[in-house]
Amino acid sequence: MQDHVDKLLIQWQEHRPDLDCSPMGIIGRMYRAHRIMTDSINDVFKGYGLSQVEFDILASLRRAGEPLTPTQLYHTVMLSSGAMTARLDKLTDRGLIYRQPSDDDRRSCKVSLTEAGQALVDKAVTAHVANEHQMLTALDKDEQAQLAGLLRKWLLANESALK
Amino acid sequence: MQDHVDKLLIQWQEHRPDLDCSPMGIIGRMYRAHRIMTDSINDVFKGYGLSQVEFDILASLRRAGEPLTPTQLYHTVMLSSGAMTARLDKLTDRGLIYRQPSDDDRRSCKVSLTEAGQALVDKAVTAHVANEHQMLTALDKDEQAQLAGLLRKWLLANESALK
DNA sequence: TATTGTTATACTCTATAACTATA
DNA sequence: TATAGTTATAGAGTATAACAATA
Repeated sequence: MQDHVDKLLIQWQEHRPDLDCSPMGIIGRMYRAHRIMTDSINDVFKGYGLSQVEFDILASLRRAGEPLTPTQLYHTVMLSSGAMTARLDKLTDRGLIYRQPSDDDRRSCKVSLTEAGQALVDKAVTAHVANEHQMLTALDKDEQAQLAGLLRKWLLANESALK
Repeated sequence: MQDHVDKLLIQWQEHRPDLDCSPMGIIGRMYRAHRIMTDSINDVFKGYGLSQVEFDILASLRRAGEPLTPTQLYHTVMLSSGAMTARLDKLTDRGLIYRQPSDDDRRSCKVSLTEAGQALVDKAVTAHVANEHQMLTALDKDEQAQLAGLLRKWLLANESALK
């Protein structure tokens, strides 16, 4: 059996035999897998009326367990400050979050989940994790641990590129 | 040492201990790795004046070794037909591709690389593959083979979701 | 009737930079 | 002077659906 990347590698081998395309065996497959996972994950989020970014914002607040400033949020979610303001405005309009002035710095504010926001993200993350479990059934527990370990090793070496 | 996902898992464990978030150890890390790789890969493409999608179109033509129809192209690159027309128009304006009427079907056309287009994609893909090699140096050959194998197994089970 | 490729439309999302009010 | 957050602007990119020509 060939997956999509196998076919791609054969084509490159035929037309550019000088290239060692072996990294595509990993990186091409990561792209492919990411695309498939994204489609499935976004379907789940859509069921709760959320986009990926909106879920990330609500989930950041939920797992932090405390209010966060817009600056903290746009750093963790990797958006511009302007984009974060727009997202927060929309989530506020929907009654999922609210802003409070900061005690110590009057330029700043704290963003919190409303009750409705917490209830929504709690349901969404439960469904999300269930979907993630479902997505990994093709690999047994050992394989899953191996895969997590390899990705973790790669990230420890490369994650500084993001910061 | 903890990577970003380790910290995330600890936070979820603290605030939602009822959830088994172990799949995030894989899927969260795939997202994180994809993000880092995308930044690096796009930098390389940008050096040749190409976006990800534009590279994908030119590379599809190059490795096919023969002209392709717009329909074939938007299927492989996963765009809408309208988006593909817009992309092809831009690449034509830049002298990288050209359309020819199809011999057998007068509704259709064949898209080919110009000499300049082939020269550009040949340089871009060489640099791209070199960059990919560089990105994987954190893993030794055995680990790379393991990782490719696990992703391949996952894709063989899940790739049908895309088609 | 169905399909190919193009066009026209409208939408979503974003980064950038200017702006304010504080620090 | 620098920072926090907002606003205003403009741009990139897309999907959708209507369309014309052909199958």
